[in-house]
Amino acid sequence: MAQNPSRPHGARRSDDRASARPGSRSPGHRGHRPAQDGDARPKRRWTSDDREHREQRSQGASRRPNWIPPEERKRDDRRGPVFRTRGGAQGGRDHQRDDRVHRGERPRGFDRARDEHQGRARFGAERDERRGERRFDRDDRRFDRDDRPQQRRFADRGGDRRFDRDDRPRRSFDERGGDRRPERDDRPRRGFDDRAPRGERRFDRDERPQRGFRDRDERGGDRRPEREDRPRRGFDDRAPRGERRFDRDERPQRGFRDRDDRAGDRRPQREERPRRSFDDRPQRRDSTYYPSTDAKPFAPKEDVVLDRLDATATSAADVEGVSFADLGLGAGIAGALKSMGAPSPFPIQAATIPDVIAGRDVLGRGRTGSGKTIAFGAPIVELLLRNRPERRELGRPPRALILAPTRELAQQINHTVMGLGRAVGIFTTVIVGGVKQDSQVESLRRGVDILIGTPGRIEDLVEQRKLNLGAVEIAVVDEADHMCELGFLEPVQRILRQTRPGSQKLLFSATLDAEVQTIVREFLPEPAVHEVAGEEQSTSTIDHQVLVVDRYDKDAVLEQIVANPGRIIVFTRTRAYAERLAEQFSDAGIAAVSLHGDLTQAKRNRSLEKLKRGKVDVLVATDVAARGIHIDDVALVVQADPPDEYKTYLHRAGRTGRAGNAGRVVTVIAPARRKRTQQLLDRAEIEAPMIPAVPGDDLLDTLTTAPTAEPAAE
DNA sequence: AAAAAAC
Repeated sequence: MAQNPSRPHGARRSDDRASARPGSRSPGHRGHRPAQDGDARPKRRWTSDDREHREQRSQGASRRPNWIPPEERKRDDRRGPVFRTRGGAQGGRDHQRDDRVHRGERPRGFDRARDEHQGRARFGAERDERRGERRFDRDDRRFDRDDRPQQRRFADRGGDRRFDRDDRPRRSFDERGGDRRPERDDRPRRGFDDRAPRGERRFDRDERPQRGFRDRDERGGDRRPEREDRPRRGFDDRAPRGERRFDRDERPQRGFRDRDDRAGDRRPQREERPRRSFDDRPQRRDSTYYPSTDAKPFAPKEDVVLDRLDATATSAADVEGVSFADLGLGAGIAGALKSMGAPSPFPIQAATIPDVIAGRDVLGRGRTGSGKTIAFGAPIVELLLRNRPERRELGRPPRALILAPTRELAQQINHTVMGLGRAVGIFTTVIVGGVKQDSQVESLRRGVDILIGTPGRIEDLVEQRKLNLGAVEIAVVDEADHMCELGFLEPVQRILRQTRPGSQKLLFSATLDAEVQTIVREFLPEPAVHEVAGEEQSTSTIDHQVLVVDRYDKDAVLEQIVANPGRIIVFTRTRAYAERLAEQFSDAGIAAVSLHGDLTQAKRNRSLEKLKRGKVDVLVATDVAARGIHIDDVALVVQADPPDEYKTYLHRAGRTGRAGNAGRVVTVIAPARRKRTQQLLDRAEIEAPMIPAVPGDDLLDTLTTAPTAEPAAE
């Protein structure tokens, strides 16, 4: 989901750039480097020397995964020597110490390179130079690495790369603002009458044996609908789903779910709820068709697009001329928003803010990059402000809580909300794992108004009685559908149960679907449901392609892809592969870092920071970075492994093309995967050509350069 | 089967 529409950062960044100086500004800082223009050089890629150090550094730290997917095993063998070297007798602490030393001695010119890179030079002529350098590196390394065939091929190809990046003007901030409104009011809005009465779906949850989460643990099992021996799925659950299949085509665009049977497993709906239906598909009506016996034919092996939530749609037109003040936000907050680069509300914000301020429970769905963080962050600050106690007491318990699925996302949300709160004297803090508790406990002790964090550490502190959630009046679950998946659901429930009884709850996600119903049922008695009109994929500013690549060519193709200019995020299915790819790219002279759960939090932060600051252009990540993380100007998202479910596709893809900017997504698949991928795309309602590719294809060199067509609606 | 989330 999209926290910060890129404007806040974008706006500021260009200013910073103008005065950008290498290193720290304060002479006392250890990173201080006086500005001297003598050594100005374009951004450089890692030299073989840097790489060597890097390799050494990683030796001690890198953990050999105990499980490697079959398709990767082969590769590992091929790279045997590399792994052996690392895993060998010299791995270990020595190298970790080494690590620290080398880290201090960042390659000279690195910072400068970054600054230039971030500055106007980013898409400028220096690129060519940088390219040259990169190629050079590559050639360079050929000597010591001729054991890697694909590299050779690649190096030879360097010459014909194009550098037409320059003609793509960097978007100015204001342009972006304009861009931002992807909305089209001409889109047939969903009529209320379309909605099948909820009453039809009678699922009596209660008689359903409580599903063991253990089962779910082997997700594999669960996901494999083909098992018809599953006793636990209620037929009733399945029926609608099966039915849905027939109408898939005419289904209005966004499906929310592809989590195959997960859906079914998740307790669907209780009809006793007067609440609005979760489904608005007209076909639903016929749901008298309850093929209670035909579990098998449906074998929802593909996705079950979970019921859509029945929502009130807000379009850009509805928001025209509306200001944050109109929505009920005070001048202080509106001012803060403005200074953060959000002068006027986005549709999702306009839709949810009034309801949140009115104290209602809210379900909000807005596509990636549409500004959801502010949609809940701003009204929360407003509410707390309105009922502010006479004085801020030391150690006052938090009155608002925001839950996020990853630490990075929690940090990011905090960044935004803190910006809003600070303007009016509302304090926030982040409570996440992976770092010491001390400072967190300390800020709690001082007293905080809004708590933002991940479930684990929050529960931890609660158990230690260092955190009391009893005063929480508003709780938000960001990426709510994800937070309702196995492993997250229960902690989230436990946490929400500790909030003040009757406290207000908000659920947000770009792919909000009925997966959240368990939470909704328990915590949101009568929620307002909001979404934004005109968000079907066809209006997206993201261009999608699928590259069909032979397994043996995959790494070479990926390497060629990431050699493109511009910021690139590569997603992998496993941590090990993320690590390996990042290394491969680095070895090839393309500065890349990894981001996944096997890294220490410090490294995770560092990796993300490096990408944000332009120290590297390539981030290889697992799905830890799939949701919510905002990075400016990601030119390309590469899916080195196709996602399992369409929601994951949408979230990964959403790292680019934020706030109406153009973006591109390239998914690399094996030939055998075509059919499955097509199904997934269909579910996501994304149209993407399937293009066979082999290393060396020109196509692979222009993935970030060929401008993406903007949809007419923009 | 993977990934994320506490120590």
